[in-house]
Amino acid sequence: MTTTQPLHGLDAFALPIRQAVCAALDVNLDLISLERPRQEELGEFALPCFRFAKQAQMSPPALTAKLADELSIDNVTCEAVGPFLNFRIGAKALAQAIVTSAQSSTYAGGDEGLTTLVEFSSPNIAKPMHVGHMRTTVIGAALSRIFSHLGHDVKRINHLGDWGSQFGKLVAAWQRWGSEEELNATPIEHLLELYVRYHKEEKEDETLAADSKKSFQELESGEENKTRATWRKFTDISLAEFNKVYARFGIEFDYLRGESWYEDQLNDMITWLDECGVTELSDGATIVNLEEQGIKTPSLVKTAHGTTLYATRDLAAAKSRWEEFSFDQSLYVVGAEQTLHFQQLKAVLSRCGVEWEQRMEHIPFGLIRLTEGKLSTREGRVIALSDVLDRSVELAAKSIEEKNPELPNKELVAEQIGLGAIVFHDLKHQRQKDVVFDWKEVLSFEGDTGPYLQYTHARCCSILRRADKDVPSINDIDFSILEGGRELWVAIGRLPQATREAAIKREPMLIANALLKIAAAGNGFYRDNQVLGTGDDNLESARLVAIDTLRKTLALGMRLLGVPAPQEM
RNA sequence: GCGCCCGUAGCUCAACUGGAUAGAGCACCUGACUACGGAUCAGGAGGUUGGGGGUUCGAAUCCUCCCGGGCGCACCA
Repeated sequence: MTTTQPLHGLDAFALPIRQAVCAALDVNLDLISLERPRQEELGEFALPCFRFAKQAQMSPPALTAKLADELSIDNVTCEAVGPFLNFRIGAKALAQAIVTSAQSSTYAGGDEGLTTLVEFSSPNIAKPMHVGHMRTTVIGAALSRIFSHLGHDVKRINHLGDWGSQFGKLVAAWQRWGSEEELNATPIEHLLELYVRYHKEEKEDETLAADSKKSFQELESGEENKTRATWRKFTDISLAEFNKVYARFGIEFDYLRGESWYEDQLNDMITWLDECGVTELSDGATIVNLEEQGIKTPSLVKTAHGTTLYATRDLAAAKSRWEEFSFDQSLYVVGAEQTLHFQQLKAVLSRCGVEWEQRMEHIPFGLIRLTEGKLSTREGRVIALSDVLDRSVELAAKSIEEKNPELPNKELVAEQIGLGAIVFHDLKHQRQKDVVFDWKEVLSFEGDTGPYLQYTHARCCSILRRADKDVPSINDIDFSILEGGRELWVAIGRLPQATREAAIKREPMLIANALLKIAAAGNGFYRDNQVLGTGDDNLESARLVAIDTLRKTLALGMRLLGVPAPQEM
């Protein structure tokens, strides 16, 4: 993936350094990858020289000493420390380059121009969204924004779970025990209650299983019958509930397409699989054997009684998306427990000989567990997502009453802080790892949290608000005044790389970490550098620009993650 | 049983994917001119990176074997 984008932040210094080393050593530029020194005091970049030393048949320290002596790079000094070569950027050049770069609205962005599909959230109709849906929703939305900032044409797809035999159960349950009254009062709760009851009684009463199977067959028949009308009603009710949650998270989808959207492509899918010659019958069911692909479990595409399955619908969806979008990458932000499913999906397509299967990628994440055990809708071990949001917002409101009771727009800000805390908490962990849901930790507003970033941002806004003048142009300030802010400039300067890596590794946490560093450095900066009331106009001008740069960078990063940035809190 | 993921300070997590003395936050101690906002800042204490073996200049990271936890493994999604 090559880009022609201008170099942002510290990248503007990294390239000349690498080129200089490249010229001195006569090795491929790609082999020279700069690292971060162990300690900040050592400089901004480090290059371990073990490999190059071997090649040059010198001892590492001898080589670094020689290089340190020979290299001459504008605004960069170079020091040999044993086998490491450390580079330090001149204070004024650093401040000037980073501030100028970070003032741009396209900071840390790009023009990669790829078409990227992101499927995420995908809750099941007729069930409440619980904390288990939070990760896919929050991670998927963040990845979408990150790719978008890097210049991708992003298609956000909500693959609603609105099809399948479970809806046979639900409709059958509704026909037996449904209450119009309760449905109006507490729609999702009532539907869930029906589903759970059916699931339970099905084990004892065989007629129930037959009924639900029949209902699903009616649903899949394609006819406009009563079953379908009921299903549609449930879908509409559920969507209205989901949209409330998405609105709070500030998330919009480009395509709200449930599994049912691919309904009329399912038969074609089976036909296509037949034509590709990959299907076979096994115990009456239609399967695709994947043993040659190293997967022991075959993919089941049609049951013995003729209905389709999850795999059938995902295959149809994948093919349909390829035909519609010709995507460069198609990402599925779905829990790690479905790893096998996506391996099968890709393996089936691979057996069919399609090249684009390689552009599909499962982005797994660890599941959320409760201290009491796994989340389970059926067993009643759930925490509704809206409950988590409400409690967080409530706590934020309480905090505002204690700290800043005069704050205007208290409700709105409480919502922003409450949501920000939850979103950031989710995104600051590595995707893959399971997280144990702990109220105390999720609702924490101190330390490395969303509110910490929000607080830092608000304080910047506060300083800018209190200033007598607008933020000066970067052309009118003396950058030598900002030389003391090295830590801050370095932290801000690393955001572009963090963003790029977040995209490559599909790991928003890297941005979360970079933001925490920026906020920490920012707090140090305005502690040590009085902005207002010094009586020195040049000083004030330069520092106002510094604060404004900090504010903008935080706002940018928070926007990418989906953490709101109120001006006051 | 087979496959995938995980194991780092009391707790929750980092460590630039093989680099320098393993870093943060919470909790616990000590401090911060009536504060450009204390949701903050400065400092202290806290580690045999689950265990053994191997690979090499160098391992939390790679290989291997154990131990512990999680998730999957054909008519659910």
